[in-house]
Amino acid sequence: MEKLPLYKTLANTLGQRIYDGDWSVGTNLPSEASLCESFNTSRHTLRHALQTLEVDGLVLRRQGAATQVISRQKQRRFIQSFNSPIDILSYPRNTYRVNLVEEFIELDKPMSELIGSSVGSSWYHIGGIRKQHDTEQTIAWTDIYILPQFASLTSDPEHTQVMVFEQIEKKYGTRIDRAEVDVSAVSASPLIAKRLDLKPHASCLVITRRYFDAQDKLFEVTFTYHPENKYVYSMEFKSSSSA
Amino acid sequence: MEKLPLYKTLANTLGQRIYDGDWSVGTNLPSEASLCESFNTSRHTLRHALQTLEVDGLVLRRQGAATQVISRQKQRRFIQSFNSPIDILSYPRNTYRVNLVEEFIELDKPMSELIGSSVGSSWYHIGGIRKQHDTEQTIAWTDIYILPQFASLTSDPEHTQVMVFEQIEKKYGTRIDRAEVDVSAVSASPLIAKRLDLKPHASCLVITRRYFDAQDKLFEVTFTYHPENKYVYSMEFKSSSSA
DNA sequence: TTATTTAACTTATCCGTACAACTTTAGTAG
DNA sequence: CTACTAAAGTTGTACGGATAAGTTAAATAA
Repeated sequence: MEKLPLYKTLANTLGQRIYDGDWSVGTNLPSEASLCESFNTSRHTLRHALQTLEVDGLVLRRQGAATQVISRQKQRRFIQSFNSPIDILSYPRNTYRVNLVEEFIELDKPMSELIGSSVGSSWYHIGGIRKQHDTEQTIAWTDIYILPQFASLTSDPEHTQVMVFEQIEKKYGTRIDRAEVDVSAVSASPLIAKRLDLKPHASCLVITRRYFDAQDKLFEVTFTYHPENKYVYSMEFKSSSSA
Repeated sequence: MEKLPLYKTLANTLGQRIYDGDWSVGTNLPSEASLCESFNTSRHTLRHALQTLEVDGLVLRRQGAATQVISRQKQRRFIQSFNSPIDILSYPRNTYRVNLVEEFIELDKPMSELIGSSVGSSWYHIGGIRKQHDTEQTIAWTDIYILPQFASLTSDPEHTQVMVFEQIEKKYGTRIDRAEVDVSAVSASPLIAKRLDLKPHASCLVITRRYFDAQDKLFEVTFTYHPENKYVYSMEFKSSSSA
């Protein structure tokens, strides 16, 4: 058993007493001054302990207001984190896109529900296939919908090599703040089957990605259709408490 | 423009200078003492600033060793977090499992590749359907493989109401530390089609989950087959820097 | 040269004090 | 009773100093 620093011992003690119900969720902890007196410690050390409780999600601290107990125990969290939105897409790096459709559209009822925007709103649609560099195998059909003001980026010769949201961020400054990802399975429609050179009604993995900016405004939606057995969407989750 | 606290201003200044290359990645920052002198500030304030840089992932601090620059700029991270592994599964809460198969098995070659364990190893297999409480609709077929020593938990009457890994954690103390999740689409095999009452070769969403304990030992694998249009796997990712 | 020990250096912990900023409560005026 | 004001209480920031614990590099011994 190793010797713990005072502030950690203090944090453990306080955490245990919260768990034991000495201070129940929703109530306030005693003031820092009185806690210092109770534990006969300096305010600095006590605050270090409180900070620990705060990052563990046990208490909420606000200047001027009493420290509030917001959880009885440290939550076990499983996090999946990415260094960049590229990893959200998790495309193999050795792939490229070939655009086959480019058009401005106005959303009708079914498309508005699919995209998640209002009927009549304008979008720029880019449709194309994604191929592997080495084998030339087609791994996906992709429909990309972006706001019309971003349409000009397709004139960039590098356009098909780089992710669209990367180009938007680079050229227009709009950054992804939030992304919704839906995954489901469907039978290929005749159109998709033809584009991917599949038998009718073959199974497809469909990944829908909706990207929102800092103002929570939807600015890009992509639909990706992967033929069965050609693509697996993999994720890893780690317990954040494994320290 | 609001006035920032000194320690934040200091953190910004240091962060900017790291970005500018005054101290390149891999090199060490000057000692706290000399930085205090440079910026004419107290050590306490400087350490608060360094702590900020640390949580931003710019520097690495170790007691006794110099503070090392490990990144030129604050990384943008996208985080998907869960409060419990239940959310990883993201099953609707109003569903329950009906076990139809229970058996001990030894892995042959194809099964060992599917599960991700060695040929000949023993597992306990639970197969069943998942139904909705209200509509009685079948939403999935699930194959669960657990280590044989956990097999006795099926005797628990609550068994079908609670997630298997929750029961393992409760009864045996083995906790999930890491989980791998794979998502793909397949055509239903005749067996799966029969079990889910589907037409042959209907599309299915297959979710494979592999659970590892703190020793990184695989202890549970589940395969879930969802009929098309009956289930969507949804995720949300947030930029962690949106503060 | 190689391994060990020592010394110098650096960060971590812990104490104390004072003031600023914010929240909440009690009091007051209308 | 309501709206505003003032006071009390609480947390945040910033200063200073001292000792402990860990790392690194130099000095020493084999």
